[in-house]
Amino acid sequence: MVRSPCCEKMGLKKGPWTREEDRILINYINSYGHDNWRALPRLAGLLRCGKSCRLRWTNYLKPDIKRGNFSREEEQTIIELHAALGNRWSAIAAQLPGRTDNEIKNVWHTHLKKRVNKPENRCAVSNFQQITSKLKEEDVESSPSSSEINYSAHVQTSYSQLNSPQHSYSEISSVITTDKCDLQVVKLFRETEEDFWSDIFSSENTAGFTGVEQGYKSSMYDDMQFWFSILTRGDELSEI
DNA sequence: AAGACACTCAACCGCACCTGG
DNA sequence: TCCAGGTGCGGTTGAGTGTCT
Repeated sequence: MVRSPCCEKMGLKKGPWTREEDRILINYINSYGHDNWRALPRLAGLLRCGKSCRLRWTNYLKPDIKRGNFSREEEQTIIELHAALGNRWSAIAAQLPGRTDNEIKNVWHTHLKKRVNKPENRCAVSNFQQITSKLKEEDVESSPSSSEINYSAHVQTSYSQLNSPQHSYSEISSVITTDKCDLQVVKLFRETEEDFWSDIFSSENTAGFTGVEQGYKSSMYDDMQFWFSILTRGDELSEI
């Protein structure tokens, strides 16, 4: 059996909604609700199919929809929930009041997926549950291992590079981020992140930077904080 | 200035699930 | 239990806009 289309295609409008159509839809739903999406456009006097009306309402016109850019916290929640739930956008949207599944899906495909797929970050995300479970098993108070000592050398190098603005952002970034997946590095992040990185990125230490380099510095510091919070929240995620 | 290319996001499509008769 | 209609969900598209060369 062939399912009949959700609406009669002939004569129905497609494409972007006009202000007038929005106004009609809002007025109708405010007055009568939306018990039957299929019948709604006919009753409201709209040349749209019910599906189109529902989508327009749920993704754009509903009064509790939150517009504007996603906050760091929202992006972080999406990444964590996506790691746990996969492409279940509606389930993810349920955890973000005022955000729609469509909007979250768009943000994922346009921003977050790229960020997660950066080599260093992909590694961090794919391994962070494994890493945090290892952290539970190991004694964080143990004496410095050879990799920690190596990492300290990286830190020294990055510190000096940050004080030498002639080095490119990519050079600095690679030094700081390439070992982020290493278990010992995660430990050190946990122990030193806030004060240490705040110090490294302080205006004193980057006073010689150009405007562009200041921009890089700012976004890099944001990323550092962001991924640190992802890594340190692995325990919470593993309980989802 | 203009054409090419990349990015964003609203909207559409089709499938799967739910529900009532 | 089956079937048809209604709805929700996730994948995809394409117009509009921004950026680069």
